[in-house]
Amino acid sequence: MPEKTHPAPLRLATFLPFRLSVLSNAVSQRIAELYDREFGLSIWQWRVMAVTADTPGISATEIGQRTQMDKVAVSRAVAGLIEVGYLERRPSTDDARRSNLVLTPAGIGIYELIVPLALAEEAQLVSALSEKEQAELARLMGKLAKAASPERDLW
Amino acid sequence: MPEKTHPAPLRLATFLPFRLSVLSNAVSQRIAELYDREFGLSIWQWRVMAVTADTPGISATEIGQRTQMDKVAVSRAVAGLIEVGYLERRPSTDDARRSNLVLTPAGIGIYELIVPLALAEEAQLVSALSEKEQAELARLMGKLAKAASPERDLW
DNA sequence: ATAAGATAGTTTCATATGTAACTAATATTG
DNA sequence: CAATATTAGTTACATATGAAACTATCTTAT
Repeated sequence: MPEKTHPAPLRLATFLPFRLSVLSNAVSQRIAELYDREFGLSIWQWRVMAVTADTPGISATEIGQRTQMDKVAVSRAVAGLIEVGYLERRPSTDDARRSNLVLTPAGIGIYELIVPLALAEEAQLVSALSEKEQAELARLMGKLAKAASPERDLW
Repeated sequence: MPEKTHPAPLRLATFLPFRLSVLSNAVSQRIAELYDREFGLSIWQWRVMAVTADTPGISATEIGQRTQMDKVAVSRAVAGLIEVGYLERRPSTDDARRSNLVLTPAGIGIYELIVPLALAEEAQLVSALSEKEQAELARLMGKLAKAASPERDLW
């Protein structure tokens, strides 16, 4: 009499999508708390500030591409940042539908306060890994990203 | 005259919390779509099923610990699964507050359909990596998890 | 030049999610 | 053996989020 066949086991704790999700949430939560507690910013607002600092005059659509946020999320984050005076909307001369977004001086000030804190958080996080391991992790994540989303580049 | 000092640069695309979040979302979305499209299950419901299959008679609180879901999310997922007949609540004899949760035969059937599909998704995802790389990734993620959340074990 | 389509961005609406308040039961303390 | 604190789980409420509809502008094709 043949053995009863067992289905392949699935333990959540070793299932990559689960592990990734839990790890990402733990990391995001730590860092989101920092932005919110110290500066009243959501993680989305922070992302918008980061790419706008990097590329002044960027459009909302471009922000969406660079941050992987959808256009509604970008719209809301931008509105919030303008509300608190960290971002300014300049009408584009050549296309009246888009605007060129720039940080205000206040926005730049906040941005420059946040950057070292964010980098310090990251540094503390990866301090458990050697330089070599950090590079390896980045490389493996890149491969995974390509496998998970071959259509568009994730970053 | 001293040079103007530049703040440390922060490029979102190389910032680990951002990369982790984007990667995790891409992976989760693929797999959530599978559960939902084929079986009408949310990712939370799937997680509850997975740990309940693994540990029949588990309590809601334990499910929360094992899945990193908060108790409200567990409560809702459990309610939904009972609603569709995949899960059954058995009152605990020794503590009237808790119930022992078990998959119904229908729930087990669905679970056994999903497992190979989920594992196949995972396999496809990690197929871009060698065995060695997969093990290394798991190891590095483990270290990171400990650094991100030293208080409690993430998995 | 004009109609049909595409694009940038916002608003609306329905659903998901988290926090806090709540109920019921158990555990602890004096 | 009360009185109080803790725990398991649910409910209510307020906010976040995403999909689809919408407005305004620009592009393309005739």
